[in-house]
Amino acid sequence: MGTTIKDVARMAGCSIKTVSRVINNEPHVTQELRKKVQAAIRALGYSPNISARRLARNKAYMVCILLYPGFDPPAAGLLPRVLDIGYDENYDILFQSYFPALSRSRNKLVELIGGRRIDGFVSTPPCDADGFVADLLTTYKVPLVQIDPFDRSGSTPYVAGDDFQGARAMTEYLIGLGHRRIAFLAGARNLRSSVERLAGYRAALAAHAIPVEERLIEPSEFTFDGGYTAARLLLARQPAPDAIFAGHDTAAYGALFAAQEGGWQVPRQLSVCGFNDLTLSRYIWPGLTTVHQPADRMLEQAVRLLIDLLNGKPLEQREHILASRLEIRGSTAARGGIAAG
Amino acid sequence: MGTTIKDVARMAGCSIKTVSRVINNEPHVTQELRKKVQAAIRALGYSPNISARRLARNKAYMVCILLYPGFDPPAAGLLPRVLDIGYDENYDILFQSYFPALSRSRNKLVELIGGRRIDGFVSTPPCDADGFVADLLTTYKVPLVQIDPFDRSGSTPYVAGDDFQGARAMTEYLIGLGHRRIAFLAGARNLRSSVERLAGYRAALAAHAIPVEERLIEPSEFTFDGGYTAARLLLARQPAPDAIFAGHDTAAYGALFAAQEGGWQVPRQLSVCGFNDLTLSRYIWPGLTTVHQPADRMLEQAVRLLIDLLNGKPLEQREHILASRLEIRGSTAARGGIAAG
DNA sequence: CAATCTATTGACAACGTTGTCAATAAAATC
DNA sequence: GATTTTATTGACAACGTTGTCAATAGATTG
Repeated sequence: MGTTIKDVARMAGCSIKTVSRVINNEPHVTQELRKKVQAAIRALGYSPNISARRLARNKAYMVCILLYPGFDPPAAGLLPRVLDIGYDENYDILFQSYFPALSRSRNKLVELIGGRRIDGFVSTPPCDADGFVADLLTTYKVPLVQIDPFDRSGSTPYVAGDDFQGARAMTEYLIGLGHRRIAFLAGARNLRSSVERLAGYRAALAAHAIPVEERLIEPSEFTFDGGYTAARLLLARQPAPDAIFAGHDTAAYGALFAAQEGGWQVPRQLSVCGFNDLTLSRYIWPGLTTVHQPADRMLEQAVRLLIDLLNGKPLEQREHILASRLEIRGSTAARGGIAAG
Repeated sequence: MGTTIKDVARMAGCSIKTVSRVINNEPHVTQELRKKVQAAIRALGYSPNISARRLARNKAYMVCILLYPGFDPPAAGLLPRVLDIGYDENYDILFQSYFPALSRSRNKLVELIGGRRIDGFVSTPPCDADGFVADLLTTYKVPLVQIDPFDRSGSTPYVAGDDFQGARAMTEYLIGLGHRRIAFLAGARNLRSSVERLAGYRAALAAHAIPVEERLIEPSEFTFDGGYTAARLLLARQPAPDAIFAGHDTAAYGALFAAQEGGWQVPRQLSVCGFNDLTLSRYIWPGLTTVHQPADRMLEQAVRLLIDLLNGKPLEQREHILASRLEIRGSTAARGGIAAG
């Protein structure tokens, strides 16, 4: 440890520049000398000092992923894959909490950019609901890739899921099961995905000429408690809904809990479904029917896109929409069992 | 952007060294000059280049947390708190997948150390089941804090939960409910916590003079599938157990699923409980009775310990054992309802 | 065989900080 | 008032890489 390029040069009997060439696979070194240098590197257990390289190259080789402070724990299951990409591409990946409109968050961001500590950013929703990050990074000319941005105008590349189609497909699936009184748990209005999902729900009902009953659309946060509270409210009213479609799995967990606690048989008396297909959704009983959203692949692709950009590869397309698909499990069933209720 | 200490010095009309003194809150600068420099810093939006500082100080200000590749997604809920510590102490926190005995993992580790890229490490189980990391870091004199290490000898500081007492208390709670045929889902033998929990289970039975029935101890992995398979096996045998104590919540989810799928009424006919209190355990229905293990605080404390060490603070004690407590929810109940089965 | 071109190699500056130490100015002591 | 001490300031080297460019050796051409 503490061995530098000088030690290697001394041992191999050449200049430091030649060693540098070998390290970076540059041409203009004879096979013979190259071998000798490589042997010296191995013998000394040398690896280049990253800080020095970063300074000399004026590049941090570091990418930052902005996360909303209370971000969904299960969503972190995607970490390992992202880390692997970083490993392969020789970038370090830094996670950072970011809460919009918090001066602490903003200062940190400015510090990271100004200190040339980060080459590029990935923002996850709803971190940049107000567009501050996108604006700041644009003026500083620091690359950014957004995940599911609220505002899709502008020129920032982004990755998103197909929320509208997913919600529409799920609603049609429920209609196909015979359900007519389908409640919808909508999320925050500053979440693009939330807005899109609600639109998909409405579109499906409209396509089947089922009038939208506004009382069945319950504004709730995409959290367990939000789903729980909203479901209790909905189930207490007469007539009760046939099905509850939560805009997010976490809210669906809350709804499921409330239903089972209230003695409802799921899915015999009530169908429940969600959106996102979090890891957990397969584990609870009955398994949650949901729209599978490839969250891991979204983050993965965002990081890959960013790194390609940093490596000088030109951007081929600005929008990257990943398809979603229905994941049918045990929490939904055909209407009819309901006669018993 | 691109502004350096030189620009600030020029604007403030002083040397770069003086600016450096102001940045680092060093003495020997008059109030007057200090103000002038600070004004220049603000005016230029300057923040010091981190790579240069790291090189000059020969310190990376970077800490690495080694994670087992398939680590439990919910466990990542602790991320935000850890990130905040890093922020406050001005260290970057880097996550790295580490799979023992994989040359790729080992090489990366050597690279991180040799390149002086990381000042210190935190290892989470079962990354270092074979002790390779601890040995390597010891020879390189790179600080390490372990979480729940398998081998507690040696001199490496570590943080762990009180697995033995936790499992013992849970078992005694079940005994208190009247259960006698208590099955235990044991985990991998290279996990310290797994071994300790089994020992706690045995100790509780022994204390109440209940003979340990080896057929009730089912070796299973601490995963959903492991718990599912083991529970199906146990429930198919005659006589069936009164209760299933899974050594980990994830396995408990599997057991719960298997039981409910098989038509068992939980907790009327069968009590199920787990260990760890993952975020999910509150969300499933019935809520999972479990041993609360402060996983977030464990990681938090490990990181804090490491940073203190790196800041030159002497280590006060090598062992940090955090207490656990029972978290009673709906998945366990007194025996007696069982008469119906 | 001289002249040109090409491939290899290394000396040295640069990157933007911090650390060392000497120079100066101001204050305190005799 | 001369001398010592103390506080302030800056010139310059160092950290370990990479980039520029000139020097050399070898191959190719006329």
